[in-house]
Amino acid sequence: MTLTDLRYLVALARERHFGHAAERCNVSQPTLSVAIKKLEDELAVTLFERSAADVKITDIGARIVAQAEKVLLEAGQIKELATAGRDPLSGPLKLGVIYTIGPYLLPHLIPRVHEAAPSMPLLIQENYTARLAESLKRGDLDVIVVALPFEEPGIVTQAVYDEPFRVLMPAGHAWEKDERIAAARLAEAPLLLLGAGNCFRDQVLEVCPMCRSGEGLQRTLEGSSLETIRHMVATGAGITVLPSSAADPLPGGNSLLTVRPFEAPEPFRRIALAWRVTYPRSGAIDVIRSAILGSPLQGVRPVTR
Amino acid sequence: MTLTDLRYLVALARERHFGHAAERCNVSQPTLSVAIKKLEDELAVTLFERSAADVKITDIGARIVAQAEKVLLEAGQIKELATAGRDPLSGPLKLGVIYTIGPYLLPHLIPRVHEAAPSMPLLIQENYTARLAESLKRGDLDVIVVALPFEEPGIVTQAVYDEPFRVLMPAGHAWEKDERIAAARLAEAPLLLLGAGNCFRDQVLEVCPMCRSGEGLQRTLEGSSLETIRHMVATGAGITVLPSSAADPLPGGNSLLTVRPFEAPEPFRRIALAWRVTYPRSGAIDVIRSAILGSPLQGVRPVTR
DNA sequence: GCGATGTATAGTTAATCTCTATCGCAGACA
DNA sequence: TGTCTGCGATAGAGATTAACTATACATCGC
Repeated sequence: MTLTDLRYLVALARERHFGHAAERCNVSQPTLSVAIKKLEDELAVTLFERSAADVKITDIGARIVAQAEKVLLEAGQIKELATAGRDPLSGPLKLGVIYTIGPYLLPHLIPRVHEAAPSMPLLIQENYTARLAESLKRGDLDVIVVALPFEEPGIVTQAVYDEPFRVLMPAGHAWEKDERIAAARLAEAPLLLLGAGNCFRDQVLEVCPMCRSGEGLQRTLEGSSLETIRHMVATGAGITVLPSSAADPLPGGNSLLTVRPFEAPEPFRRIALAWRVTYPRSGAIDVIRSAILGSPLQGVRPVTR
Repeated sequence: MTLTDLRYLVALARERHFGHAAERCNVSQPTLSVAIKKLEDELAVTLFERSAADVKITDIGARIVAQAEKVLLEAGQIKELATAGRDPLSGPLKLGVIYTIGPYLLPHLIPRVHEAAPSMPLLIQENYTARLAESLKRGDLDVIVVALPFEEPGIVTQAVYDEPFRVLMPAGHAWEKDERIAAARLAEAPLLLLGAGNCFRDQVLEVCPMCRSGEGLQRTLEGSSLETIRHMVATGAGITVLPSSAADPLPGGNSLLTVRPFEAPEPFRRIALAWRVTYPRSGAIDVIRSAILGSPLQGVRPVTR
């Protein structure tokens, strides 16, 4: 029993004539004859009474034809589903973003994605890189926004933008007089850092290797966020390093804080999209990338690959 | 897209492993691989993300698999319907009976059929032979009970029983003294006859050709029935001829009427079943035949063919 | 009976399905 | 870093099935 057989069956039930039904199915009359006979043999019931005068459907035949129509209808739905699902911009996209990007990127990203792909709702999760990577590999996420380096088997990445780091200090801080700050000086100040697991913490420590070892002045704030740290800096608890997208939007709006760039070579992080090599909705990824690049993130430089 | 493809699809969605899914489907892994690929090409969507680690179903894939399961379920119903419909004794049987048999046969027939085939309800129609024949050929009836001769293209008949004719007269009638009545004498009496269209009318007239021609004493009662005529005979309106099944049950119960057989050669009618050559439920017909022969019809002789 | 109509069958060709064998890729492990 | 292993994809051969054309067969109407 194949779907083709069922189509023949339904056609014959409608036409009550092998020749006409065959024509409607674009096959020859013997083809249809044989198919119906095969079906009857397989089901071990007589579906039609054939006579010279006409073709009559049996009671059981009528019931089976009705069921066959249902099957064909449901089968047709598969094609409809496929057509609807063919558009990579239709259907929800599961997006993951690291904690140190989300709050600054998402407010810009979301309306842009919604405009570019109205029928692609975003299901967003913020988390640490490691957690995002896990979810991505498991299939719980489709695309993630992370900082490079990011190497995972089966995962491809595409750099989107570079983002310079800034020094954030309370207004009136001694360094305020300097246009730019040398990275090495971070070791001299009470540096507020995110907790372990945040890749940004590691990147900051990489900028200032002195800070890492021994008993520096830095304080690690577990369970904190860049925003919390920023508030703490404003109260004079210390200084910190922020990515430009988190640091730059505020001056003019916050008289308690001062932002300074680093001396060259300016430290920065490279933000990238990552997805499974096998992920088929590349169009959706393109939309995300464009939306990110279209977002007014302070100080970032697009990476043209 | 075939039902087999859908089975492969569903198996793979369950197993998430081409090899295992193939095994479950009793095919080789390449067979399943190719089938899935073919489906994906045909639907122009990616149903699964394959990687070395595992097989992930895409969102659209999951929706299509759900639909495929629905299709397979409905397709399975076809087999169930066929199995249920395979029994010729299941499902209603449309039975036609001529007017001059119905009232005497059906009260016996129905309980017997119900006993022999409890899940075969009878849909019964009483009518003239011509009308029954028409319905039978159209498919509105499955089997009819008629008197022979009955020749119709595409229709086969099977004689069931012979039924002798009786003369019915009012009690105290002059012929009451005779043990048997000669057919020719019918022309001498006021003979009450059914209206045109009743085959029994013609059969009676055949018994007594004298009655047919000219201005006899017979009276045709259009729109009447054997029962009506019997009542009329009881009131002395005339005599009549009845089939034995209609005439014999009453003596002892009706002191107003007298029944006499004919002289040899005793006239009779041959009752038969008729159905379309193509009608597939021969088992149902056998049940009807047996039920008729098992019915206590007065004076009838089974026809063993 | 004979022709017309309509379905079934025969025989052939073509498509398709399925198989075995093998490739190629990616992750795991030493 | 090289090798091993598991797994899906691919290639080519063989078998099955589906379709066609031609024709046989059955039935009914004339």
